[in-house]
Amino acid sequence: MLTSMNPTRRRDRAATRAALLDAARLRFSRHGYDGTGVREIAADAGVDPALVFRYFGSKKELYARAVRPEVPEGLADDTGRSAAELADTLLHEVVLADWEEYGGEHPLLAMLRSSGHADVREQLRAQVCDGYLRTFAERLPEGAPELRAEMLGALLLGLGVMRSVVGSPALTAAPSEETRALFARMVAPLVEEG
Amino acid sequence: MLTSMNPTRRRDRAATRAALLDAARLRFSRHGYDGTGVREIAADAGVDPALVFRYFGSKKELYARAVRPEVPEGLADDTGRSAAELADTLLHEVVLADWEEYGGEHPLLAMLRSSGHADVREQLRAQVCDGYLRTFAERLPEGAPELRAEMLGALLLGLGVMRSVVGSPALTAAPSEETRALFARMVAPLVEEG
DNA sequence: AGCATAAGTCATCATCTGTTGACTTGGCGT
DNA sequence: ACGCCAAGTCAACAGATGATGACTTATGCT
Repeated sequence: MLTSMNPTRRRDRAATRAALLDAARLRFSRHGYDGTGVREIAADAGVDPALVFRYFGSKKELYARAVRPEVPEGLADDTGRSAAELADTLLHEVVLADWEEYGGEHPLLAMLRSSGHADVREQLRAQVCDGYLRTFAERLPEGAPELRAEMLGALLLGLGVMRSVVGSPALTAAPSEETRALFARMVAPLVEEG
Repeated sequence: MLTSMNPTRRRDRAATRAALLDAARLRFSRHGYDGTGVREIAADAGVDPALVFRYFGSKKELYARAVRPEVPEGLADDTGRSAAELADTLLHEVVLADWEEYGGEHPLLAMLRSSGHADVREQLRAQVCDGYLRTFAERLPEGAPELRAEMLGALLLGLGVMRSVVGSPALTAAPSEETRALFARMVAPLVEEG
């Protein structure tokens, strides 16, 4: 029997680290890197601020560990699907999904708030281009596949921004069938020949 | 004869204010509100930091005066043009134009870096929805014009983000004819009936 | 020339920032 | 029961932050 897995868990390294990471992820996402203080994160996690440096060394390192946009693995190897199907998957992944750990928006969108820092911009570029768009570009017919892939990326990112940052009424209220249909018709020119 | 309109102009209220505004606009755009210090702005303007508060009262007020996204007046009254033509104009305005005063990107994109603040988000929403997209929505056929307009907004914002923040290679390098053509084909489903 | 006033300077404030190191406390193995 | 080591606490640091007010200096008018 475990000695004490009690309600007020005390002195649990892993749990404390996790609480810190969760709180950091949320605050960094909502308020950006510069708008977030170490003491605020620690307070949210119910933990002493000094532990941030005990466990992560610096605020910067904590940011790097907390907000890590992970490219879904379902993309790279799933060779059976067409470019159009893939775009629809990405629409759900990037725009429609909730991502509550990141304050309700996709990590890549949250990172825009910290894009004053070159590190963050570089990570953004790598994730978007090498992560998400590469596999899409490979399924495209000849004729500037990179440009087409990047325009899909633009549409996805833009929809996310409109929904979670700008808060435009129609897109925020109705992320339903009509949006999906219009999206599909806009993507169509990208996957066609020509 | 004006007493002294000399090379090293000194003690010129209007010029100092303007220098401060210019420097603030650039730094706020590049590094966001929280990433920018009053002393840095003043240093860029070659001016004492205390003058920021003399002339603007607070950092917040300076931000408000410096970065004010202005909806181009050419949009509202220009009734002769089709929705498609209007979209093309917006492409140039928002995505392709240089906006060197704002660090090379459209003010609305620069504001994303400060979107952790509710004031900024609200200004973004107002500018995008009430400013840019309204006149576009009015030129649309029936059938959810707001949603269609917002999807155009998404594409525009997304293209801007891809170019100036993410820095995706194809879009950054070649903002030329091919981009314009693909854009037009993506916008087509938005302006059509059905 | 001299004066009044606006424009610019300076030192300084209180607070907040990330970060550190020395201290205390709790839990586990013996 | 005891002692060890990891986990957590605390006070304090140096520097940056936004902001203030008293001071100085230039400029334009008479």
